[in-house]
Order: sequence, then C-alpha cells, then structure tokens
Amino acid sequence: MKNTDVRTRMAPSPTGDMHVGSMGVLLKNYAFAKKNGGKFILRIEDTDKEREVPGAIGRIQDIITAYGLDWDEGPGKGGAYGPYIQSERMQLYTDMANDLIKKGKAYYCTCSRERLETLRDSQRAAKVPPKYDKFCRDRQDEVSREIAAGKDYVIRLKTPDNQDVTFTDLLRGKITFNTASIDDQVLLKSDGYPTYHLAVVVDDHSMNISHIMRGEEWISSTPKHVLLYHAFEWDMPVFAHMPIYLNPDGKGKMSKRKGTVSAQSFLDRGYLPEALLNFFMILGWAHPEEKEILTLDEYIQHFDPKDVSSKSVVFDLKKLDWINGMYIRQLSLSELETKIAPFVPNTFPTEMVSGVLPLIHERLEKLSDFEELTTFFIGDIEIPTDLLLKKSTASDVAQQLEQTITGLEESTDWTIESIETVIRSLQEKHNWKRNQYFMMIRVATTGKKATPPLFETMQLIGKPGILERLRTALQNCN
RNA sequence: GGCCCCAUCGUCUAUCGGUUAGGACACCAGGUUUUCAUCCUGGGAAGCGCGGUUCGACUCCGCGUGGGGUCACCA
Repeated sequence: MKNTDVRTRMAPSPTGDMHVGSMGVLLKNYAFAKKNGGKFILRIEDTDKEREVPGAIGRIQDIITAYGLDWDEGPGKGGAYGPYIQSERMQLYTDMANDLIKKGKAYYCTCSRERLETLRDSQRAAKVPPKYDKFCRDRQDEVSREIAAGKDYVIRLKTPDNQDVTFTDLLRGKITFNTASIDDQVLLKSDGYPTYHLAVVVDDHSMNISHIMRGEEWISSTPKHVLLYHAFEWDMPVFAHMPIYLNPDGKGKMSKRKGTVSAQSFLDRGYLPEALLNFFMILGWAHPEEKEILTLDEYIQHFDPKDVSSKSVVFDLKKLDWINGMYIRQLSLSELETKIAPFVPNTFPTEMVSGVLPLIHERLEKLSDFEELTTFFIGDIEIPTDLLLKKSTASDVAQQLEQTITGLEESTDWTIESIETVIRSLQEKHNWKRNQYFMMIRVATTGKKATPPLFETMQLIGKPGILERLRTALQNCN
C-alpha cells in the first residue's frame, strides 16, 4: 500500500458532547493521516434515533475545530466517498444486509424484545453468558410467513459455530476469539437502521479506510466485524486499539459519574486546546527523546500507532495542569489577554486586565485561575488581623501603618518606583524587620499573604484604594 | 461470572537478554526572591508472585494474582 493510501477516520455518534477520550483517539487518527500524506475522515454514526441529541453533529464539528484540528472529508467538507452521515446512507446498509441474506450469511429474526429479555434473564440466573439462542435461525420459512403477516423483524449475522476468529491488532499482535462467545449479532434493526456493527464495516470498506484506530473498548466487538469482512469477502483494514483513559483515581474508564468528561468541559475549565492535545500525545506514547512538550507538527512527524502503549492509562490531571501552565507561560501577553477574556468576571474592570496580566502570568495554571488570583485588586477586602499582627505587636504595627500612610500621602507620584522608595526608606529609617514589615503591608493592602510583587500590586490597586486599606488595617490594630 | 486485553517509581514512560533500571509529573529538601509563583540544585520512590528457557532475565514462555474492557434491535 502506498503511503498516500492511508485513510483514517473518526466516527462519533451524535448522542451528546464528545468525550475527551474520543478527542485523544481523534488526534491519533489525524496525526497518522497527516504523517503519511493521507486523509482523515469524519463520519457521523447516527443510527440510533432514540439516543440522538439535536444539534450534536454541529457541536462535534465545533469542538474539533476548537481544538485546532480538522478533517479532510466529512460533514461540511464533502469528499468522494460521501455522504458522511450514516442516516443518509440507508440504502447501502439495506442492500448489504440483503446481500448477506442471499449469501446465507445472515437470517431474519422475529423474536420480540420481550422474549429476548426473558431469555437473557434466565441465562443470567443460570449464570451462563447472555446470548441469543438462535431460535429463528432454523425456522426461516415460518419467520418469512410472520414477516409477510406484518411482524417486526431484524436481520442477524449467522455466526459460525465453534470457530476461531483471529485478527491482528497493531499494538498487541494476534488476538483470537472463539465464535462460541460471539452472539448472532443484529445487523439491521427493526426500524430499518443498521446497527453499529454493520454500519462501520460497510462504511469503513466503502470509504476505503486503511487503518481503524479506535478505543480499546472495541476489541471485543472486533471479531464480529472480522466475521462480516469474511462474509462480504472484503479485505480487512489494519486494526489498532488505543488505550482508554482511566479516571484520575485509577479506577475504571473515565466516565461522567466521576466528573465532567466532555472535550468541551476541559476548555470551559481553563485548559488550552494546545495543552490538552499535548497531554493526549504523551499519554500512552513517548517521543523518541522523551520530549514532553511538543508541537502538533513534531508529534505528526514522530507518531506511529504501533508505538502506543497497549495498557490503559490514568488521566493524570496534575500532569495536565503542569502542561497547561507551560503553555500559558509561553503565551505572549496579548495572546493571553485574548484567551483569558472569557474567564474574566464581569465585575472585573476591563481596563485593568492588561495591567494585571503581567503580574499573574506565571502564576496561572489554568485560565480559570484568573478570578482567584485577582479578587483583591478590586472592591472591598477582608484583612485578617491575626496575619497582620503575626510577627509583631499591635502598637508597633499601628505605628508602621501610620508612618506608611503619611509617607504615601506625601508622595506626589504613584509609580512602582515611588512606592518602593517610600516603603524602603521607611523600613531603613526605623530599622524595621524587613520581612515582617513587607508582609504586614502585603496583608494590609491585599488581605493575602501570597500575592504578586508588592509594589507592582500596590501601584495597580491605586493610591486611594491603598490608603483606604491601610487605614482600615490601622483600625484593626486597635 | 464467560470471553478478551494488560502488568517498570503514586502517575505517564525509557529499556527492546548483559544498565548503578533513565526521564517527566507529583512529593520532599535547599538556592534565588519582600510573599507566592517562575527558575535552578538535590533527594526519596519501581521491575506483582512462583516456576521455567538461558552463561545471564524487567525484557522470552507457562501458571497464579491483580487491574481494565466487554457481554443490547447503544455506539
């Protein structure tokens, strides 16, 4: 196969917002296609009409774009293998299902959902794996009459008895299942829609997909697909099952039960798309030199699905935070200002933002940290007396405050330098303990013991605000 | 429970039969600094167990154990 024949795809279903795990898999598909000069296809698998969420297709496209990625063929882009939305390809699935019937590889089934349910219940009670009992498989004449009489039916795959099905996973090597553990999978549902299993195989083949990179949770349904490829007598694509993301506590697949998991939610929480992508890159895969901060281009250059770890990986938020901080620090102040805008509270004066950013830039781990790091710049603050007096007595602190207020009042300028001059000379003149005095002023003017550099902060807060806070602090001493 | 996958520091990884088992995050300590952060330096921290194969196993094989996935007319 020529490199240019590499065609990868991501096939989300519009049942809600895209999961971070899906974005991680999407990135790998994207990168591998780019690396080989191939095509990355976006296909929408909307074959479950009950679970479909209106607007989800648009949101899927938007989130991919928001992460800075795109697709070569798919909704909104077109392509030679369209349409790329499965509900617009219905005829194809029906034809293929019928083809299988003709070949004797599939059969009609009129079992009711109720019958199937009671069957499963009794199997579970008997502690045997729940599976269809192939009731209709050998009574096709009867089934045909029932269908003619208007009964609902599905088309099932005629899974061979007790036969090994083997396929090669790019990361794991040969994987074998016995058909004894494989159900007579429904291919065409009673509402006429194909199931996932029929639709993926038909589409991956008809869209000429060369590499199927998907989550590890699909391994156990891969033999069903292999059976279908055999039944259709089609060539098989390369399968590569990617590690799934485990909850930060290491227990189980990342799920909504343990926090928000949509790709969008991470953007909402103040993570940069580039940082998220970087995190996905090094989760389960390592750069040849173990470089951990890398650009999309560097990733594309080095990424190979066969080098990906075959074990599930914990979604380590601490590492993500670190990466995000790195990316934020790499931003220019104007870029930061643009990106952080959605996280600036309405109550924060817009004109102050550009002044505050240089002071908090390297303190930001997430864009959403803005609020926490800047509350004391505006409005009324709480001045904890215990912190104020921590390393001195009330009378000494009162004296320091009085002198500082006078000194600042008399100063005609309000620059970082002028403030520093006043405070430093006061400290030297009275021989005050520098750490105590500086910290006391910090607490008096911000209410906090951890802030950006003191004089810059004071300058930004402004003379009236600082004097007011110092006077309030003075009152607290009495 | 059946079937399948997986197994190196707490986490993500390097190693691809011969290494003092390396790096990163996190953690701890120190330095720089008016605090915090950044930055710099240092430290603790790992081959799941038992058998084989081999001159030699983290590396190959088997079993056990543990973790994960999956068992729908959902994807």
